Amino acid sequence: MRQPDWTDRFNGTRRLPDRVRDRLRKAARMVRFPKGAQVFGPDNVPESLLFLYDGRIRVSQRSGAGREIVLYRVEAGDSCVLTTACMLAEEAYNAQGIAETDVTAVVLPKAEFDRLAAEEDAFRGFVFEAYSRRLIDLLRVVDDVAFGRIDVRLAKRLLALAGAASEIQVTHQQLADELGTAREVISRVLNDFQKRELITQSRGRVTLADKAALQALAQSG
Amino acid sequence: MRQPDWTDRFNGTRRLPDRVRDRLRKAARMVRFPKGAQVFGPDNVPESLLFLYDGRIRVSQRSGAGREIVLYRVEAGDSCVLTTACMLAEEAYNAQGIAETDVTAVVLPKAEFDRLAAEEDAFRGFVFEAYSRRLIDLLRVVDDVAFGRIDVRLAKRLLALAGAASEIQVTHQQLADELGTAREVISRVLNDFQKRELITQSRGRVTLADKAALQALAQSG
DNA sequence: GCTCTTCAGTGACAATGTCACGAAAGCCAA
DNA sequence: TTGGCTTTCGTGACATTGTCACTGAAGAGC
Repeated sequence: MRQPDWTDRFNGTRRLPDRVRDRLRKAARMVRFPKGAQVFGPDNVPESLLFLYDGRIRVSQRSGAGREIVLYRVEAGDSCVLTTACMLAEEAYNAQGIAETDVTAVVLPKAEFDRLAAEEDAFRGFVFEAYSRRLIDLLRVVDDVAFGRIDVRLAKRLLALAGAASEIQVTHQQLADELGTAREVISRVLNDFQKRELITQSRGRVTLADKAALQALAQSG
Repeated sequence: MRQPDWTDRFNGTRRLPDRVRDRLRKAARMVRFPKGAQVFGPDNVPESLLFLYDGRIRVSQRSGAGREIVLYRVEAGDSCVLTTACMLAEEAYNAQGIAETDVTAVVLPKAEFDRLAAEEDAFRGFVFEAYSRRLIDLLRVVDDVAFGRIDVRLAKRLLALAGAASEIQVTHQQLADELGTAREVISRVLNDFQKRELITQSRGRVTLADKAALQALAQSG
């Protein structure tokens, strides 16, 4: 299959002059990851910049004891700046990116990235903005984990995961890994939600029965 | 008093050509904050980039319920990138920066910042590195808050605050605000530390009596 | 000395996390 | 179909951490 023009996909490249875009298309390389693959991680630090052309990447942090918490998700059209940050971290960081769908990404060699950041205001702004967005995302995570109630956080996350749908294919363990808590805690809260008729459950599936009430609960924190 | 050359102070500016440094000295403005002043905050978003010439800034996040957690500290020679991130945040963020000592900072107008980031590789690298360091700092905070035990976190923080000294002037409430927990929790843990002869306390002061043991405890998380 | 403010201690309880199980649901092969 | 097998979920007991409502103690200023 012929590759469409990826430089159309990103705010940082779309408005660049044609000659620059031509150069980029030559310098960059497209990579694919199947759903579930690890895009980056502690023993898999990419040496280049990653731009997500299609799909979604879930970035999470793992604890020593096997617990996990989702930091944010990278959507198509966004860049994955965390890997660049981690390149200069001496101490072992333990964040990883998992392809949540089949993923197509653009790998831009560091030299070309530097050149682009120097020459093109639009591109540089795009990268700064990407960094900023991640910082804000992490502020939100800190706020939630340090000060948020678990039922409120879970309600929020269920609504976010469902989007327009009202049913989610997810296990209690996966929800625990979203919020950085233990499966038992999720089970308890979900059972409480069920008693209050906010949701119904079956194995590996949660159905949001009363989104309005969940929304109200989510706001309350 | 005559101002020394601030462009000597930062990795991003030290190695720039003299003509650029001259220009910067003209464009930038020095500001001072007394100890305890709020350098930035929710209703005090600076429109410019801040470079910390001298002193130390404590950046913390506040919850609705009056709790607080320290995210990281900005030391002299570093830039304060969080404010730039927050400029483009629509939703109200609630991070603030407090001058922990008397502070002298350099304010670089956005136009000059952009120009410098475009023209000077060293400066651009410095800024990217600053962003990256903050991302890493926040990863560490998330890890601690989500997965760390409170006694381990407190031992770590006591050692960090003490530095080479063995006595800290700090109230239980201030320690609680460091870790994002409640004063009562700090009181309990400190009393436990005291029973185990790791510290001694008096009003507003903690003395580290057995740093080695505290270090061992801090490692164990 | 006395008063006032700030700081710390405490017990009861609530929320969350940990541990050790066992039961139930779906999968698959005999 | 039946009987394992793996994954997912339920549960009770307990540990840790957070909340609330107090009380008392330490230091500052008079």
